[in-house]
Amino acid sequence: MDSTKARLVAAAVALLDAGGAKAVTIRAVAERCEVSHNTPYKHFDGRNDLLATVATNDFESLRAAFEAASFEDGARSRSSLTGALETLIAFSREHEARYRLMFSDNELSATPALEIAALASFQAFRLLVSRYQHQVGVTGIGEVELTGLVYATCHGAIDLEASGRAAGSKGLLSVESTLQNLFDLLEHRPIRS
Amino acid sequence: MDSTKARLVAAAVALLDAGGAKAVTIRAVAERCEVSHNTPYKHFDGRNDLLATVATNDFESLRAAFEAASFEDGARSRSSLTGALETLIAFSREHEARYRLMFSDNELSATPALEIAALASFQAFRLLVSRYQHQVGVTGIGEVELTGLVYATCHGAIDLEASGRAAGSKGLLSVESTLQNLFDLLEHRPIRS
DNA sequence: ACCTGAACACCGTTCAAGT
DNA sequence: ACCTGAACACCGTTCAAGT
Repeated sequence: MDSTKARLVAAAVALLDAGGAKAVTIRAVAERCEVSHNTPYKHFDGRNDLLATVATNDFESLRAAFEAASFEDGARSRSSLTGALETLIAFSREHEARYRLMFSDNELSATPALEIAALASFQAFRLLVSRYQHQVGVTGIGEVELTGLVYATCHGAIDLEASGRAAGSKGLLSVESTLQNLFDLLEHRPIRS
Repeated sequence: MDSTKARLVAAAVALLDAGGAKAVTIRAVAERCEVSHNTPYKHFDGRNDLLATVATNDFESLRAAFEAASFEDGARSRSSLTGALETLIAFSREHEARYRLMFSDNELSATPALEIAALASFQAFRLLVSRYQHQVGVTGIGEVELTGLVYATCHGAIDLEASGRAAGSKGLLSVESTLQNLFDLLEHRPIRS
């Protein structure tokens, strides 16, 4: 273990966290692993494939977090859902470049493994939404529609915050506040002002 | 007119539309304008400044579209708002790279002109939401909160669709459907399933 | 199998020099 | 003012060659 391939992925992750996607050059990854600048090509199809591998791993971790939330006390499905969303929000803030790689990078080649991991994490999320919907009693909207709405709102709020376009001057609220407003709305309760 | 500077911006726009952000190299922009590869540096601080200028222009166009929608019949503020959103959605589909530059590119240096243009377009959007809220009678949520919620949901739905992560296999709906669900929810009407 | 070193065709950016 | 050509320090990627 600690194979060269795994060490290359770890180096890419470290560079992503430290300096963003632009810091992940094949040469920097190789240097960090103390191999020649050509070695990564023996393990990956190229820079894009390396980044896709990072995103795949992160989707698998996300799925695990979502599934762990599903195993929590079924009578508290709202907190299971909001807890899972908080995990995602925290990840987006602490690992911004990796979050963008997962959810916002259309240049990233869609490898089969990435597609599978992304779909699996989405299905785990959908299960959380479904349990929340049934337990809290959100009516008048289908499960698919509700999942899409929560998913889009959460991602949009995260992305706008990350891109700095949700600054105080615009009066935009935190991701948590926006999601809170959505849930209050769904549960037909007065929305906090 | 048709100054070198304006022609450089037009070339960058054409390259963005044709091949995405990665196609916008200083050298390609210069070649398209039939100037040396160094000339752009006499008009812009660098590649980032050129892209920021494109985004600034697009924010100004967006503001104009939002303001035009505000001047429509006040008795039809919901259609004014949804019409403005449709303009934005259409822009995001036809000029994906430019949309990402405006709303999702945190690498883009925030020039003062870009900040001002982005804020102005947001304020025009907020006015549309405000009129919609008062005319339709959305209660229990503040204007700022409602604007943030609509803004985040719209952007999130657009970005997920653009990144290809909202494919049919996930069962996610179109941007229009997601927004429709949100508006139905806001107006306390049964949501279409 | 895995790694190396040289090489190719690009980049963004800088600079001395021209008109 | 505006433009040019050469140059520098990077990239991703390929390839022949080594162990």
